[in-house]
Amino acid sequence: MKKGEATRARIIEETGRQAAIKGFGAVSLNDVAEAVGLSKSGLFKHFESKEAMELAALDRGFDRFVAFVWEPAESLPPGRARLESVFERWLDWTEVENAAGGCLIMAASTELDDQPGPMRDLLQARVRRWRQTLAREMKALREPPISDAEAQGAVFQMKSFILGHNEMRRLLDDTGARAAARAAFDSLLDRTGKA
Amino acid sequence: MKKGEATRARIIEETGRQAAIKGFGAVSLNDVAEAVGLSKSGLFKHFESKEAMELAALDRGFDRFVAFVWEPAESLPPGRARLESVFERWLDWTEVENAAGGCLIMAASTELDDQPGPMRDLLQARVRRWRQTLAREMKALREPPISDAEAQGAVFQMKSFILGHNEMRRLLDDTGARAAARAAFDSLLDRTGKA
DNA sequence: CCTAAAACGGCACGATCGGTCACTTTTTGT
DNA sequence: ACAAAAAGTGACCGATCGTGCCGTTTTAGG
Repeated sequence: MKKGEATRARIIEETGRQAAIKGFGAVSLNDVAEAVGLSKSGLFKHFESKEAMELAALDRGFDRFVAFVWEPAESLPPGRARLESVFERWLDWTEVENAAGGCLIMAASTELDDQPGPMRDLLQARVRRWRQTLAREMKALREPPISDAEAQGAVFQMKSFILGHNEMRRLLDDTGARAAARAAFDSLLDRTGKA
Repeated sequence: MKKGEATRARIIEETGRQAAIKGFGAVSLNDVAEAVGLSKSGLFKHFESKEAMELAALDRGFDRFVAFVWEPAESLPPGRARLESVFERWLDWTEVENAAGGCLIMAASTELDDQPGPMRDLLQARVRRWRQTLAREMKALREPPISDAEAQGAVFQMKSFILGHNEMRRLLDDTGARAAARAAFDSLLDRTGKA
């Protein structure tokens, strides 16, 4: 069972790719099947339903996100440099790495925030976990560590700048988005880092 | 031709309502027609196509947004109080006024940022105009007025906090979103307001 | 009130949707 | 090499999609 896993991976990847562009609701089995060179019914040998396929694609999207944004920072010591690395890679993630359709997670977040179900649950769980990771890093900005409340506030702003950058870049086609986001984040780190 | 205009308005309103929840791509003529008590073909006496209907709904959404968020602030003198009013009403807009499906504009922004066409064009144009309005207000925060660059940076952060609040509230079900957004915005105004 | 126009319903169209079933081909473990 | 299991195909199903056509009802202007 080796060939199967490879095909399954290709399906998942392609599903995520299309969902980032058109949204999960607009991905059709036909389009995915055609893109990976399969028949529609062939997809059902790997997933029992379309939702299971989308679920796998979303989960895989998170894994790819963590690998791209977080792992390079892991070798750095906790502190400002580490957070700056994460932020910079995060900007790259929406702007460069996924130039085609942008960040799958952000697209899914606004698409599914009103539709209960396993997709929203998965999103919620993994986004929360990611925020916790960031909050932990924020606390390490000062010695003694800043309070939980302050750290969460900083994470809120950090994520906000990412969202702002995404809109400014992808919807408004404004190439100044990156500079604006970076300036705002640097200012945030300055304020948070000093007593 | 009075009855027609009323029906048309109801169609537009309902289309926007559903699009805020399910996304524009997932609104079907059947659902809209049923919700307003019409037949599917009856819709075509008011719009030549589904896209024309969605276009009208999006445009109307912007009008409603301006009326709700901006107009109450218009009576206030330019400056900090005015901006705080706008921000507070903006939070209400996503959290209270459109409790069902959230802000139509934000939903459409992430849904359509990768799909060229009249919908995206309309979005781009009106969002840009709104940002200009905000930038003008930001400049009035200090005397002499702050630079264009600084004002646009402040607008970027303001909009970012709105986006952050939206995710924290609607996806993560975190009722602390409002407090986090308000704190971040107040801090922004403090920094921007003083020389 | 009367008539023209506007508003609307019924019906059917081709296309596409997610999904099933029976069947054939390919891969895998021994 | 061989058999079992996995991978993949094609035809087809009922439902729904956006849309055009034609007849009927309702509304509005003189």
